[in-house]
Amino acid sequence: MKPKIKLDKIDRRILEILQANAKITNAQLANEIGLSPAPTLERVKKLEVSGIIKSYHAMLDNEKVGLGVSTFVMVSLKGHNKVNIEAFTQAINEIDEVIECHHITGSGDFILKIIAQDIAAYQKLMLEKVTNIEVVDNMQSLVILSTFKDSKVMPIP
Amino acid sequence: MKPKIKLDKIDRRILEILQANAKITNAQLANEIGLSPAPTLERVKKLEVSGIIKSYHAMLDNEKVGLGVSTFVMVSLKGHNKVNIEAFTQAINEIDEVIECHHITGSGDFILKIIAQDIAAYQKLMLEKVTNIEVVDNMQSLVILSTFKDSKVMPIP
DNA sequence: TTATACCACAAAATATTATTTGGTGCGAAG
DNA sequence: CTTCGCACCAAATAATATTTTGTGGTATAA
Repeated sequence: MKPKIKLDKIDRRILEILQANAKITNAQLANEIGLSPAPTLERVKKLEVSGIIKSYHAMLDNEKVGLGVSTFVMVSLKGHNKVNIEAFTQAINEIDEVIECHHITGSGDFILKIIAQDIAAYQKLMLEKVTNIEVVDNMQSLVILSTFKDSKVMPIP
Repeated sequence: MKPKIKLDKIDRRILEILQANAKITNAQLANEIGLSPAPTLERVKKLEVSGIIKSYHAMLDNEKVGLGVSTFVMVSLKGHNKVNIEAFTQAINEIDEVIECHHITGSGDFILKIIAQDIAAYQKLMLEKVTNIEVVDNMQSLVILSTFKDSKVMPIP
């Protein structure tokens, strides 16, 4: 039962704009896409209700809020079984500093993205919370030195 | 010349809320933090002007817009020198499907996040655009099978 | 072809929300 | 002790979202 959502060119344009700038007013948005405010708003609401637009978020400057260290961590579990995976994801969910957790193909099982104040805080976090999750076999940290691209706009086909 | 921005408990609460839900009205936000609308708005504006809040973005449901495949790609360059890095990042910047590009420590030099419609489109993208960037030595793709956590809320210290 | 139901849209009225204004109290510096 | 400046509140105003109403175009079925 897929509702078969079809997006026309205008919808895609709306999505593009709102991904880049969610704070645009409806009037401005209407102007950019060449419609009047009423149908523009209708379209946006439709996109929200259908779940195509999931949510809206403020993005912060990590440095300025005192979060200077970001890392990716490759994690291998002791076994690939369902029980271990559930134990791991549950443990991960309780750690605020882990902002992403993806199950991936390849030699590692999971990749995490972790945010911390500095290297010291990162080390402490890893030692105290992450490393000693029971089902973890081994881990490899990749510290981000600099970020060249971090786009919030998906390439809508 | 660092303006030394200090955040009190209320500011941090505001940031937390706006990261989770940027569409909250100022009145609601004021209510949640226990202030009246006027000073609440003042604080938000201050956070925006100071650059602590960088931007606001709509987040889409990738599946529903027809983007079923997400991957991480580990990339090694032929040399670590500045020229190669610039050549690489510039090439990457032109590819919309590459939504993140980070320079990292460790054996690989870069980690990318790439979004595509499906495996076929992903393969095509890699073959035609990514693989033949001159300075790339080798790459390893990690396909995301499922995502267990993808938080937009940073743990503000 | 013609009738009919349905969208998508624009314009204007209304409701909601943001923003400004003026005034008060409190803490820090002189 | 006084004064300055800041953070705050309440209320007025301005901007914006949202609803309502009516129209034209288009696909569908007789």
